[in-house]
Amino acid sequence: MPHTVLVVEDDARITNLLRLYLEREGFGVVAAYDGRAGLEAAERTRPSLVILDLMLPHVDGIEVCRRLREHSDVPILMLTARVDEVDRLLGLSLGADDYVTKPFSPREVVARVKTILRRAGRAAPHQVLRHGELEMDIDRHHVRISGREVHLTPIEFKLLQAFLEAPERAFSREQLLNRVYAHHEADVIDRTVDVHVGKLREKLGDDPARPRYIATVRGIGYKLL
Amino acid sequence: MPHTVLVVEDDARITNLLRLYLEREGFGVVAAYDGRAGLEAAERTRPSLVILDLMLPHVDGIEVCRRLREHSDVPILMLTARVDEVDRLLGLSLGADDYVTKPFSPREVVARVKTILRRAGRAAPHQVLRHGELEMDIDRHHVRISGREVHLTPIEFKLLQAFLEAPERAFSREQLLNRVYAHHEADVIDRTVDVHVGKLREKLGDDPARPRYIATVRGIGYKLL
DNA sequence: GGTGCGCTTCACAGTTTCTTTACGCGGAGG
DNA sequence: CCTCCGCGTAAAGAAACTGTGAAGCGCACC
Repeated sequence: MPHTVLVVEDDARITNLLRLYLEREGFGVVAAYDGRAGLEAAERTRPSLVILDLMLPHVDGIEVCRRLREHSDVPILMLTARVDEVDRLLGLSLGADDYVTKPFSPREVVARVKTILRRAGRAAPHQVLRHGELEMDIDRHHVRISGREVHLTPIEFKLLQAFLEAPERAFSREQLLNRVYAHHEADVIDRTVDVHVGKLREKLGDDPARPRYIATVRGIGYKLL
Repeated sequence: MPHTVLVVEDDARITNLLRLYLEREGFGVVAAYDGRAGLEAAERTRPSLVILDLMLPHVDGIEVCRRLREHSDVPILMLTARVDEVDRLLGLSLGADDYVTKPFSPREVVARVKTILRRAGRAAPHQVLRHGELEMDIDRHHVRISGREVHLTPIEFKLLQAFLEAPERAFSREQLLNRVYAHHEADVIDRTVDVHVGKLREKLGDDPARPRYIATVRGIGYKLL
């Protein structure tokens, strides 16, 4: 379960920019376009962190901050338009955890989000995928079968991850390639997948003729049983 | 245990003003009137926070900030005479936690001090991280292996800290860079991480081929075993 | 000005991993 | 029963990755 970040910001361009960068880093992103919606969203989605614009329609950021603090310790990262607004913020002892002044670089924001979450001691919890005897710990980059650790190459790891995230689902070779190579378009023959699946099966101790884990779907691709 | 604030400022009127307000709020206050004395006082009194004037005799604030950062993560609040110096500060990636421009209200400064301490206070002070034979005292910047102290450079220290805070977790080079350079993005080739990890391994007596501590996760990065 | 330390980049070599190719097998459909 | 197509996989060359020594640079300390 990855961290969810709530972005409360009325400028859709900024929201989209932040969404782009945050999602690339594995965060879930929820957006709200005014203070009222922001408070609702916070209540509903229980985000790990809130990025809050100071200037908002309906209910401004200061008010949102105060209300959030009434019921929650959720870390808050403030966005402010000008440096001298910071004074106002701090003077008010709002309890925001950090602030960034516009214009900001999205990478900086992402870095601060990470820092705050780490500081808050709520580092992203481990995601462990299980399926029968298979155990995959994404963070540790660690795979075990019946408790025995097996070493997978990066591609094998991603393949198995794809399968574990959707057991029973049949993936085409092309779908698997897209997963493995993220968004980069690599010109790779799709038979390459067969080779990697073969290696993976070998390491899992799987026999293609009588698969326990990865089954061939003839004419389509592969799936996890 | 009350917080101690070190005020490094050559104008005695300002120092006294800050002392008055800070002590009223229950802080202990130590004053130094130039950069050199400031560094000594920081070493001696281990303050919870440093308020640092940018313009100082002997050793200026920027230099003091840099030196403090070499051995400590103590929060730093900068005092600057003019707003446009702030840009310079930020551009220098000094690692100050906040800044206030003169003229300021002492109440504002106190508010910021509280905010910064609250922010930093989430990270447990005097925390000692242990892992096997490894011992790291964050505050003292001490690292020991089997009781033998080893000297680590700032970057090596932060790297090891990242590992110790999440043993077993595989970090990408980029993640490690983000940790080392906190908020500010430095454009550094990620292979640089390899070199630092190499040095760290050397100091830990670790053999990359048979690591006891830092293992390579091929295609990904590194992790602490 | 010299020296030492720390950071970064580069280059090279040793390994590991990836991709392609080629061949054999076997099921599906005629 | 035969053919065709898809699949499994061994082999080998290509590509990518990592460890490390060396060099350059900036900076603090003499």
